[in-house]
Amino acid sequence: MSTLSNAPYHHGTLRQSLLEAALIILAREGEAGLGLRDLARAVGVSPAAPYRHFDSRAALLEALAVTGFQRFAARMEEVAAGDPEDKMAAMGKTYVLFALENANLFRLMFSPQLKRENRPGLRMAADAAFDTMRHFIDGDMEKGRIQALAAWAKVHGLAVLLLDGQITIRPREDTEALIAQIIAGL
Amino acid sequence: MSTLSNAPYHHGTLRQSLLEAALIILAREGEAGLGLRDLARAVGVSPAAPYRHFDSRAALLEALAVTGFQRFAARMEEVAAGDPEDKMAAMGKTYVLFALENANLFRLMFSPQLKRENRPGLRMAADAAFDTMRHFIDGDMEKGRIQALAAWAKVHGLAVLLLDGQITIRPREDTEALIAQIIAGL
DNA sequence: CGCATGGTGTGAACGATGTCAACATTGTCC
DNA sequence: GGACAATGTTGACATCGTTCACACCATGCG
Repeated sequence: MSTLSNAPYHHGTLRQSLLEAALIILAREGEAGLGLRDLARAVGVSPAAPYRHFDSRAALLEALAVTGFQRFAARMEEVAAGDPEDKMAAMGKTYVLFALENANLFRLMFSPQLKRENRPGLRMAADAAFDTMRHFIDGDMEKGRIQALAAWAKVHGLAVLLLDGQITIRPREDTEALIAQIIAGL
Repeated sequence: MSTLSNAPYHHGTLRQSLLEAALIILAREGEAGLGLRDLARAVGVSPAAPYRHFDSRAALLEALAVTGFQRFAARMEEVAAGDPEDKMAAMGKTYVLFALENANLFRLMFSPQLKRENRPGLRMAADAAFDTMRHFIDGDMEKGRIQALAAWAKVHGLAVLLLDGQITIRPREDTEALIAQIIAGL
């Protein structure tokens, strides 16, 4: 918008604007399509400007993944706080739907590239998100850690397989229905 | 090895050598660390030489992923042909162990970057690998497609979570034992 | 045998990218 | 008002994937 010549020298809210624009580009183009130069141009700023707010491209990606985990945790807590019939199934469904609705962001959250960098912020955000899940799971169902891990694995695997198109939905077969059926056994 | 000056102008088995070296680099450095120039140098050839055998870097990665799926399918068929106590559990365990032993290759097989390119060879290799699984599953256990998908999701999710270090093993708690316990319910 | 042909490797170059250093501009605080 | 730090710009560098013109060499055809 501020492509006009009357654009001020200082952007004012660059960091926030960068994150917002990056989330949009990420959702549309995927992580590989998110270049620092394109991002800078999208916000109307010079190619090197982002470096005042992010040490590197990886740091920018980390910030995105962190907000992803925060949004994820918020959704999960929302469900955990509510009172659905089968809370366990509701959480699983939310887990999978979040992955499908925020496909590229979800992939970024679990990106091996980022993991390899061992960024503490990402690890903390992920742990925080999963801790709320773990807390609820440990409290509600006392079948022990193994069952909890098994449920997590099932839900996460379903999310990933759907995301990658490995599991294809037959026409007229609702995605939510399939999820519900698979999640059924806790 | 052929860094000596007596290296012939033509390599002779470049394509095969490239794939072998690429698999080694991939296992050690991950997909991001697999550069065409490094790869060419590792094989003792000029940076542009690989392009005589692979249209692009993506094509090279596709070839790697395809061999990954082939190895995976071979391992699975081996188990399916054998006669273990609980064949279903044995296959699940093999699935997860393959992922852990070939971490970076496994990640490449399910890489969203490659999926985005819609390479037919990759899709065919993946379908072939999963078809053998599906065939066995459909035959052995008649609980229907939903149960089969649920089992697949659970095993795949466990593999991915272990791979990403989201599930951490307590000391002295054997990885295989944990896998066996989680797989237990089909 | 000689020689054209096509497959294979080389070398130099292009465009794009992440990143950095030097400089310009601005807001803030004594 | 003037120093100072924060923020944005400009230009450059190294590296990467990729391409193109050329060098080499095996093969088969006359």
